[in-house]
Amino acid sequence: MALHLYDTATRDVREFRPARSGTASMYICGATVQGVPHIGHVRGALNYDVLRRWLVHNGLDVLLVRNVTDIDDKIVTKAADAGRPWWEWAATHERAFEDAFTVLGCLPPSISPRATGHVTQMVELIQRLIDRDAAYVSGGDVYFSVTSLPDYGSLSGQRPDEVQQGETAADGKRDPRDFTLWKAAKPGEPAWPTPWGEGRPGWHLECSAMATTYLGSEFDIHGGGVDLVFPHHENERAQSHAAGDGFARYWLHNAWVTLSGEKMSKSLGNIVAIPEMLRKCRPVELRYYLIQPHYRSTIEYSDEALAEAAQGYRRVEQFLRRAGGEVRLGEVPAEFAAALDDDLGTPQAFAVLHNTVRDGNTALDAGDDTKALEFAESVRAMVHVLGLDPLSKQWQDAASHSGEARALGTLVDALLSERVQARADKDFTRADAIRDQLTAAGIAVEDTPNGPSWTVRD
RNA sequence: GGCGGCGUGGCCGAGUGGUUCAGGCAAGGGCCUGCAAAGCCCUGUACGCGGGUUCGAUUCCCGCCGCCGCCUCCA
Repeated sequence: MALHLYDTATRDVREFRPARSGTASMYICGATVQGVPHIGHVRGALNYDVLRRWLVHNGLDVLLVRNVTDIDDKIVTKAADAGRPWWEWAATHERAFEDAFTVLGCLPPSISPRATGHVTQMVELIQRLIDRDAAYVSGGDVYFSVTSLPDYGSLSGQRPDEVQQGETAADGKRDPRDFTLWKAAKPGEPAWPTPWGEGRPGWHLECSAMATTYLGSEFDIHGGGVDLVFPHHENERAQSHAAGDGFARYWLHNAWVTLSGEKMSKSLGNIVAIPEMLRKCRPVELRYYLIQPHYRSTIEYSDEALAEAAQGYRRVEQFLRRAGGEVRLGEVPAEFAAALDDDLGTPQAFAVLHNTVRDGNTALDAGDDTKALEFAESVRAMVHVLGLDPLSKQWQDAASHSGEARALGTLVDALLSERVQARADKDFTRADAIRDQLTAAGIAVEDTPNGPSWTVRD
């Protein structure tokens, strides 16, 4: 079965056929860098990272654009409140987002274009819209005329007559539903020169301009959170279609991470920021937690569920450790591929992963190392696609190569040697004392047929 | 008011018109172990409520209840 994806625009699961064979182009709405990232922000990025990895696994050359919206009302307002330059405020939070994406194992995008760097392209797009009578100048503002596009509202399922743009109904609008492409500058605000005067971009314009700049007038996948369906993506689509661009061919939207049943948002004060999360678990465990549920299902965050996920990941990790160090990347099972092909069915994919882990453990228990290795290679192929490969460079414990780690290893090994001797001598009191001592130090000891094994526990 | 989503066993979380319907975590029993740990095996008999369609519905239809989201910045 070929990859199928749920397309918001058509409201059904469609076979994914890239516009250009052998390639896939993705535009992901990244952050408006007005604050610190929380796990909801990161969830979306993770979902699209898995999709991207799956496309790559299937031999496609993927171009991934993840934008940074570094100019908008909130950035200007918040920076002013903090008494900092708007551009410093934006840059600071852009870095926080980048760090969060990186620490959770998102592959870097092909490019992370910033809105402020693409004013030229925005001006050009506005001009095309004006030329086609889809936009008009009013004072120093430029508005998009919603009535110029007959199927306006079709992406989000809104009826045009019911639609309201959140923006204040400015005086210059011909129709209250029209939205702003370009805002005239107010004194003291950041501004760029245009044929219509000094100003700054409206919210939706930058994505249309940047997507088509890098991916062409038509590209394959446009992704973002469900809240972006309307008005952001509806308006992006409108302005690009009105300009004559084919624009996105598949619209994907990921669901929320909620807290106590409510959407995480700064205004509710219920965000779980990334640095805070990483005190509770390892980054790879957070990644596991966030990508296991289906991307279109809401995740109701809880510490307990996160801990369960971490436990589940450790099971996989433990199996690969048991199977030995020389586990190559094998092939993913057909059921795993079928699961991901079915609208990125990660829950089913994880089920296949765990079934394979069990089969592998069973083989190990039976002493069939050859078979176990085959399962391990298959497991590794799956976790590789999911970005969860414990043997990958990303997740190799960085500290394991440090001087401290070597010193620790030497000491633990010495104690374990002593314990092996004690056990051989049937001095179990001594053997257990050593184990207790290590346990108290946060080191878990396991006896295996090949001798003792130890890991540092949280 | 317009549009949309959700309610599954102790918990998380899939899924399907029908004897055996994921997977994980936790729990109990067993195997293994000097004892553990890890691993493996077994056990739980669930689908918000009320109708309807059907030989049969958790799965389809209708109504209801509850929760949530978008329509205002938002991943």
